[in-house]
Amino acid sequence: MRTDPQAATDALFRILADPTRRRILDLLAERGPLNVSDLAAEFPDLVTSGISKHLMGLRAAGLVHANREGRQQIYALEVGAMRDTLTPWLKKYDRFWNQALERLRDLAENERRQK
Amino acid sequence: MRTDPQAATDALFRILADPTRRRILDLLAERGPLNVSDLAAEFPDLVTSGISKHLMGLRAAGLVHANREGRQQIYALEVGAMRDTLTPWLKKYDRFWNQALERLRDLAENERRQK
DNA sequence: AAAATATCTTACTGAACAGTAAAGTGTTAG
DNA sequence: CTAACACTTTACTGTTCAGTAAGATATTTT
Repeated sequence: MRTDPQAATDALFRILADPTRRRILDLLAERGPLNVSDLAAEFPDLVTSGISKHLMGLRAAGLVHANREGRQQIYALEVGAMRDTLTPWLKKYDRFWNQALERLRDLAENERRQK
Repeated sequence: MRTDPQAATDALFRILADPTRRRILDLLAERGPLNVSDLAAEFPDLVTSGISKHLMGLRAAGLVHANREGRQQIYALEVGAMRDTLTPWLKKYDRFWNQALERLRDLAENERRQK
């Protein structure tokens, strides 16, 4: 039962849309696995339960995973899902990644369009 | 006056969060420059002014540009802004792109953490 | 000049969602 | 055993935002 790639893309971009969630991913990338309190300490304007909720979202999207250690939960980055979804998505645009080629293509298209 | 990279990232992910806008980008990538009516025809459930509003958003984010041609506006992909913002963002995670390396790192971190 | 066409703007509405407070669960320390 | 700690869940609230309808603007056709 593998999930629809369209649905996976929707879910991924939806979860990446929030700056706090992206910052959490950044922190886990920079500093390695962290518990909730350490993460929450990086967001003085937010309450801990808010961070927890974001972590639940990231977990549901498969972007992080947690290991209980005593009374703490150690969250770590899990980039597999991101890679699997983002790679094919980016591939659709890599033909355009080179701006020069894109401009040539646009010129050709406009040419053609003018009968 | 170049814009804050953090703000640029926020704006990009915000704009990419909507499935309709991503689909518009896809259509422009697959079929080349298109006018508003042709794009709108791909979204039978949406009204034309809705598509126009999405196009304004994409334009403001620098992801598309338009050339007037008579009474039509020909929209085309403009991936420069996306590349400039997405490349450094992805770079933060490419160290983790390889899942095997990630697992090793996690093991090491958990080891260290257990004093 | 008026009508038709193509697109954009504005004002509105409903739904999704981030953030909070408070209560709930699980684990360890006294 | 119970108090403290670490985190999660639930219910609520305000804001943001996609989608719509109606009107505005610009261009072309008749």
